[in-house]
Amino acid sequence: MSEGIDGRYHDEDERGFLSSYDPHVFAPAAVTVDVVALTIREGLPHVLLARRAAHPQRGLWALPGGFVRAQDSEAGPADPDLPDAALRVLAEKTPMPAEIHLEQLGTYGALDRDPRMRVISVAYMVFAPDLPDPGTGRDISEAAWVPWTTKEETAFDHARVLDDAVERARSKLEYTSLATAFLPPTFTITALRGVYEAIWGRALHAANFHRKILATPGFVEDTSELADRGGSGGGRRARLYRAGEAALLHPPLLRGAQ
Amino acid sequence: MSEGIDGRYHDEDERGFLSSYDPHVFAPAAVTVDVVALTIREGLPHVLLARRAAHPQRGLWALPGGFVRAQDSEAGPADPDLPDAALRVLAEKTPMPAEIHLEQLGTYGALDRDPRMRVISVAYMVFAPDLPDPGTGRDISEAAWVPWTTKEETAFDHARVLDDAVERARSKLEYTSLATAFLPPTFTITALRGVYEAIWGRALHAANFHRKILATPGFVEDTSELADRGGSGGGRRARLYRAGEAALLHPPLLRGAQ
DNA sequence: AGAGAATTACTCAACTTGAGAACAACAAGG
DNA sequence: CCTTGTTGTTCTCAAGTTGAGTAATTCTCT
Repeated sequence: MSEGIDGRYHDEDERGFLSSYDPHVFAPAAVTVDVVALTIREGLPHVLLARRAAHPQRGLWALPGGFVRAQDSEAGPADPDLPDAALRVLAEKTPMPAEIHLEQLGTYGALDRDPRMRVISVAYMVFAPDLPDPGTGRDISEAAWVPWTTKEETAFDHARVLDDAVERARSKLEYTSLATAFLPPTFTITALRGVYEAIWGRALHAANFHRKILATPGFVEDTSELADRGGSGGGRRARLYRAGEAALLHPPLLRGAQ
Repeated sequence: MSEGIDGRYHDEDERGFLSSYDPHVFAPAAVTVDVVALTIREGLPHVLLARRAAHPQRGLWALPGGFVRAQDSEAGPADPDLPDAALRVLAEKTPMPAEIHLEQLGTYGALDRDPRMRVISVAYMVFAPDLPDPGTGRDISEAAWVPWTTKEETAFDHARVLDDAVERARSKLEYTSLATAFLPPTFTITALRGVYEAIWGRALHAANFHRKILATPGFVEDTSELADRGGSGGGRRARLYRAGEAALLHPPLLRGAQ
């Protein structure tokens, strides 16, 4: 109605947002970030999980997570943005290299997903090369890379978040150059194929994969170097490549195909 | 800390923990939902925007949005889940058909995105067929379908949210059957092509598009009926189809191609 | 009725894909 | 050092898909 234009204030949902607004009274929901960090070990996808040290659901596996620091407090300075919060809670579980691929997965906010209170959880995904096991030092609660089939004993709705993450990863491998995020700076085509086979869960035709990767502009760049050794049981030394400029693959690699 | 590992579950401890938990201590941020509702009018993508009736940024276009109702209050019952909140704030701006396509776009939480306080905003997308203009009745502030090129006068970071929505829509048309969500229950292949041309912003080869759609299993189903009339300036009456079962397209329609 | 237009079918060369064979370069064991 | 097995890479070819254009069909409009 026309009153809206001239500025008279009628929107119930926005009443309260005046300068005297007290967030604690009108914002009875907590915001957390949870991180699904994926890597590939021995040909199988693994996810970083931590044992819950506190109630509720103490002792169950859970995604690394924590409250978003909305403002400076005793706990530490405010998180400038949500990705900062995700990297912070991840670093609390295990050291991470400086350059990692981080992207938002989705936000989960069902009323009953946490028994304590309304918790809105922003889930992030991290794609990492194979990393050492997390230490279990003083400030680090027990955490480990576990195969992502381990879903029976996860806390809250983290099994569903994991499922969503798996499907997202499977899908993004098709039309983005994401697979290189699972590998060290230089890698062989066979290692790249290993990423696809691990995430998609099936074998690919080595020769056709090789042809297709090299035919996709910007996916990989030749380093004109060779791997130090051939395969485990003998074999030719493979050529080393690094990730190319392209973020999107044209044409894509299709999961339904060989 | 190590008590967590054995997985024992201390019921009494947990009960005491829950009752002593004060949500307000951990909730110094507000959670909102914003909805990017897209439709196609006269061959151009349009988005539902509302004039901001209040400061800050009064008078600017903004996405329909509002606070997530974390618990029952004077304003109304709690939103059971985030999609419920999105549908609620959308319905406050314009009536919507019962079946609409709703999906989460992403969550925006930069410290400075709202001048008042920390606001975490979960953005949703809605893909709708061409709908009448929003009424401007008592409970409805001024809202309108505007071409999505209208970005110069949007509030907060809504221009960025809109950009993300556009890119998401462009991308999802390639490998999902999303385009049918912009159309009424039955439609012609030409109308479907119109969706692609509007969102991708370029003409497609009509004959090849026709061949490709019919060759993609599950995309459309033949109704064995014909459209009432031919094209505007004459032309054969087109066959009517309805959306098929498939959500994912194999093979996809590629944007780079004709 | 005739012109023009939208829909659908058809044609064909160029390209891509799936499957396998063949070739090249290495490790390990006699 | 020479053979054997293994891995990486290139090649071949039939089958399928795509891009571009042409043509047939059936409608509207004048």
